[in-house]
Amino acid sequence: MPHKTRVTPRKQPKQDRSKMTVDAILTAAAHILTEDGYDTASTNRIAERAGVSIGSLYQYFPNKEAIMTALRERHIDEMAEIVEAAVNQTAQQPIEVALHELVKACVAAHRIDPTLHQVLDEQVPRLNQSSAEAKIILLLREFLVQRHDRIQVQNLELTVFILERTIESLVHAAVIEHPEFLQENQLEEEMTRLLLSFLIRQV
Amino acid sequence: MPHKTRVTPRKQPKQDRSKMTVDAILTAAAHILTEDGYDTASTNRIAERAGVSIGSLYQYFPNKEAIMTALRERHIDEMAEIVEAAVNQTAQQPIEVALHELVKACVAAHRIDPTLHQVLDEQVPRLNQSSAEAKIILLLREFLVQRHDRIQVQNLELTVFILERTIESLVHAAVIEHPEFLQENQLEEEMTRLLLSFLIRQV
DNA sequence: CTACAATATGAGTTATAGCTCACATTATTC
DNA sequence: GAATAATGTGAGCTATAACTCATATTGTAG
Repeated sequence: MPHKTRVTPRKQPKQDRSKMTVDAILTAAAHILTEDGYDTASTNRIAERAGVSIGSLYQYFPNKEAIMTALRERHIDEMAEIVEAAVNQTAQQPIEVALHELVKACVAAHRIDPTLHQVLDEQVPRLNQSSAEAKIILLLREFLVQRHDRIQVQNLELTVFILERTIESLVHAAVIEHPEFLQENQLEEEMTRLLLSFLIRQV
Repeated sequence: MPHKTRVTPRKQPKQDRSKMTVDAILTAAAHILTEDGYDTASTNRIAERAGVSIGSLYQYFPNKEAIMTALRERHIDEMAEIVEAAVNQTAQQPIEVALHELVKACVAAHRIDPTLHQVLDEQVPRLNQSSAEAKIILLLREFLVQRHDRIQVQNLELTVFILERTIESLVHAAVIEHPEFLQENQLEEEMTRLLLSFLIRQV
């Protein structure tokens, strides 16, 4: 459902010191969320932990929701970088190899900060769309398009949707709730098998 | 992360009128969440919408979180009933048919109240484990065990995990964000194909 | 019909949390 | 070095929201 609260910055940091202030605020927010959960993450506490004044915080973030949105984007951007690197590195490889590397990259991405990831998912309200997630969708579409000769795709958007949702949800749940499935690459192997048997052209 | 706030009822309703009070409170909460989102769902507003006093609300729910937990359980229980009916009705059918019916049942379950489902997922803090979700896991394990002669399973728990996460996340995302994929049973067909090719023994 | 149990009530308390804004400090430009 | 722009400050305001508790009402059992 569309949400109207402004989350774009009140003003953009121009000097190094203000860029560092913004970064300190987001890092402080991440630490508090990770250590004590969303309930304790008041804006006063975030500012104090960042070592800045509450007024500084509100210079760059119009409201608390804007802080959480910026933190979520930063976190997903970091994850997308790992996925993008994997997709680029395996661009010339056959899909069997590339898909396995893709899955492993997603596991690595989720392991950047699994506790923060869990709190962002389970406790922090999600009130607007993420542009960082859209980037991952584009990566996966490119991944499939590069291999259109090997795979059967009738509806590209539907296939991208299935690929992204399946990988994200399995990796997410495994890293956060069932790390035992990740021992000896069990889940990575099964996921690769699941998706290969779905994607590769049946003859 | 373990959470300590009590969410079990302060006391159990015994008479019909108190059971109706509890039901009215949960229904009022669902309506407010669906119409205006979690931010506006104050306990005073929920009580008013339910037509009861704030003191009545706190007789049965120790805190706001307990209301949200009870509502989530009620919602997932309703969904689990549809899935259970489908699993039972197709118990004697081959996996090709049963899996397709299972996927369709999950779509139907998500269509009970998709807006409430979305708000519960995206806005309402999730601070404790759901016993209703565990019920669905048991259903899916039974679904697989009944067909062990047709499918290849090395690690039953891992396969149940993959089945549940894959179905839940794809159906959830489709019903809430991409209903276009559900036209002409596109997604149901693709999901059935994805999971069949993964489950059925390769020879 | 009375006593007791179950249930209901809502004004008021408590406890912050989100955010503002008038003023101070620092960096940059000329 | 002064003027301007950028940045930083924190006491205090505002606005609820979560929850309590002393009292009232209703249902049930004997």
